[in-house]
Amino acid sequence: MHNLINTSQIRKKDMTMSEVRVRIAPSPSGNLHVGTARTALFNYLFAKKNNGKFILRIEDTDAERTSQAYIDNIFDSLKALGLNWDEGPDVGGDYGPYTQSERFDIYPKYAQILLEKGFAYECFCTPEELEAEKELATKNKQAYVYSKKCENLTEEEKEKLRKEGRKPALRFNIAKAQKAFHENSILKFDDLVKGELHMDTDLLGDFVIMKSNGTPTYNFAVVIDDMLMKISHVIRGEDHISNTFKQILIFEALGAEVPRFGHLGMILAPDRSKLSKRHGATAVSEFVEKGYLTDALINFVALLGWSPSDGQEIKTVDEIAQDFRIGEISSSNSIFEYDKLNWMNSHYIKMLPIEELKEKLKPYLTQYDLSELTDAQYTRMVEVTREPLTLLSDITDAVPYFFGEGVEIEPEVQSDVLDTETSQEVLKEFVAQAKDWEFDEENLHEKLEVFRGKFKEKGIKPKVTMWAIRAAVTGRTRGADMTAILAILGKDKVIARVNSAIK
RNA sequence: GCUCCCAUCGUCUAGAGGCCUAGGACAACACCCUUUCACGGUGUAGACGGGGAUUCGAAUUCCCCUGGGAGUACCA
Repeated sequence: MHNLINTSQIRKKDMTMSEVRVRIAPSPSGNLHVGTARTALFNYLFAKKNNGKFILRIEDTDAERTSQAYIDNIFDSLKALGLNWDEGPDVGGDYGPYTQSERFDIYPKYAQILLEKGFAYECFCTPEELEAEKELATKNKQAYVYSKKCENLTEEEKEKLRKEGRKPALRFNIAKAQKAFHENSILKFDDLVKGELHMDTDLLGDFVIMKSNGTPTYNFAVVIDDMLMKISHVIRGEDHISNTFKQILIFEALGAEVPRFGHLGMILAPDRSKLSKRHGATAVSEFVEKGYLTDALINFVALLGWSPSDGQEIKTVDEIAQDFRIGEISSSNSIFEYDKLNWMNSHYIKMLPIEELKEKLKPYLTQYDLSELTDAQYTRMVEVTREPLTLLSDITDAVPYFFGEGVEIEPEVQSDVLDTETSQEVLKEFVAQAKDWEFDEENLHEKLEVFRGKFKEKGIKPKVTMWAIRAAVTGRTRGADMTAILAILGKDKVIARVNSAIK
């Protein structure tokens, strides 16, 4: 009996302890980057798959580079992508605040603990001294590691330095922590995506955890926050691998449970360099402005490293979550190629419910007077022009002929199509007949079929016949379905345009 | 320089010793459909970076080389 109760209690305890809590911790020194979006996505997927919590934390310890506009952009982008967080600066949670600058008072406490335990020491080195050390190392072609010259400063020495007005920074004592918890200088951990990773901690160098101005450095703040927020799994880019070793040591020095880590390969530009502004858009919001759908973007980015078990690549985030296993993520870098993103975007545009598409297209139609069209006409216009769109913004150049009385004729269209004798003949005949037609699509379709059939008997290809009409009405040789165009424009406009094309 | 990570078609990837004469998707090309463009359909071309080792057998394991990426801040 007692045993039973005990087991169930242990189970319960295990379950609460192993609750999955992951986080995305962007630093608001720029708009939300697609790379960050992908990291956020994988965290989100992992949380969803494991019934865990997805947490948003803003890492703004560097006040210089932080701005509210960036914070807003991060919030908006994440939301637009459908990556909603369970805890965060705006929604709160049990482990807040979720903005590091609002947590400044809690870091010194833990720094003090480390200091008292001997895992940290004050460092009075000036930037110049440090610079000199580095230069020397480079000159001797050696890896730079801090000299630890402040490690064993006596109280008198420190006092003297303090009187000189020098404010100490706090450094973490790597070797001491490593020795305290590990057999030798090699630190290992089992990475969720890469497997066992190891590092000789002698090469790490005692890093600063508290700056002389009293604020924490990234590596320290992250650990404290992850610890306090009970983060169970840290999934982030592989550019953090070396930080991970430092952070594990801090967790251990603090006597905290070390979370599991998983490092993702990076997203590279087609030239294999880091994805940056010179390659085009990098922020999610920029992609949106360019006319990409967030559903397409997130789906595309999910495929960078992850692949579906059923081969079906078009999937919603929730569908991906079902199929998601972090160990199956590719551990190599991947290149961000627009080809597939573009294909995916056009696919999503085709799939989008018409009402939604009509709304999403409006920002790209501001140069036209939409009041010229009834809602039914606008709907139809969108229906017949959506097919070839790669970007939402492509709509701008796809529809000018639906607006205004006359139409701008492209020069080549004038000379190659309208100026030909056949075209003129077709147009004259068209006006003669069309003035008696009903301009609804069904009827137009039949009439046009008969119309080009007549010309075909005279040896004029249907294609040529239709081109003449298309050219006169739209000024182009390519575009949406002719019957739809004619129906939307209506008899008066069509006849007027054709008449003005007749010489 | 030092350290770490990675390595299958142009790109994203499947592949966890024999199912692989390496599969799929995007892009490319060809053909078909068609009143244009497009969509769609069908098909073609296209890869295990190199060298050793283990094994009856390696894309899959190990080692070396090469290549690419990342880190090396009182930035995050």
